[in-house]
Amino acid sequence: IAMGNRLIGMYQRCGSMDSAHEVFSHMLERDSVTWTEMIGGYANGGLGKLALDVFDHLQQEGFPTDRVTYICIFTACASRAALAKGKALHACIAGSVLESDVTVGNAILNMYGKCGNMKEAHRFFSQMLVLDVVSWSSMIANYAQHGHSKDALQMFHEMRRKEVLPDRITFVSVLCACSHAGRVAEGCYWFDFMQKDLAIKPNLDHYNCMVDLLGRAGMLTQAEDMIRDMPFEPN
RNA sequence: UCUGAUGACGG
Repeated sequence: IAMGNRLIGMYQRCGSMDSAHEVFSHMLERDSVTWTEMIGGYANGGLGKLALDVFDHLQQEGFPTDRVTYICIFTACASRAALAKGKALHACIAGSVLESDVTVGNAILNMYGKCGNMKEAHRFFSQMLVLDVVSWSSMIANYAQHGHSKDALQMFHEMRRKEVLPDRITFVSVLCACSHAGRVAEGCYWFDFMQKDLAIKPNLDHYNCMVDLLGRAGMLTQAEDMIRDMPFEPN
């Protein structure tokens, strides 16, 4: 089983979904990892519909699932903005120990956010018992993505109050939110802060956010300087 | 002693 599972993963990473499926179909024994490999491979390969179909089959036949299976199907729902399906699947595990796992919770949170239901995302977020940097970053990113820059920044300030350490991915969303909200000084402050106080080296994405922040605010000279001074080949 | 997993920007 371990060999088959590994082969499936290898073919999927190479983009050979057919070969992965061929290995799967020839396996005499399968475990929850085998099924999750198939679902995860489809979900991450932009084939969310297939991922959900395989999961339906899994459930109908009573085949084994685990924590990772659920993360994968919520990811599939998120990528397809399949809110009704996501809600139904969430209802299946509501109140269970699975739902209270932070990685599953983060996948559910992200599903509601990506489906555009920030009210439900926030409701779920508020009752999560464990929140990590991914939970906060997901909320910030989804608020920013849906044009609620102020909510995104408010979320970030709450994260700071709760003393959860933001990482480089959190800052991409924070800088983006500052850009869309026209908060140039605040964006510059956090760009500086992440380097000096958290020793996070800005990557190309951070610099691009700063160029966007300055350019959007009409500060074209400073935006150009930012492009010239960044330690990366501008893309 | 192995396999699958959750957060990201601009155009």
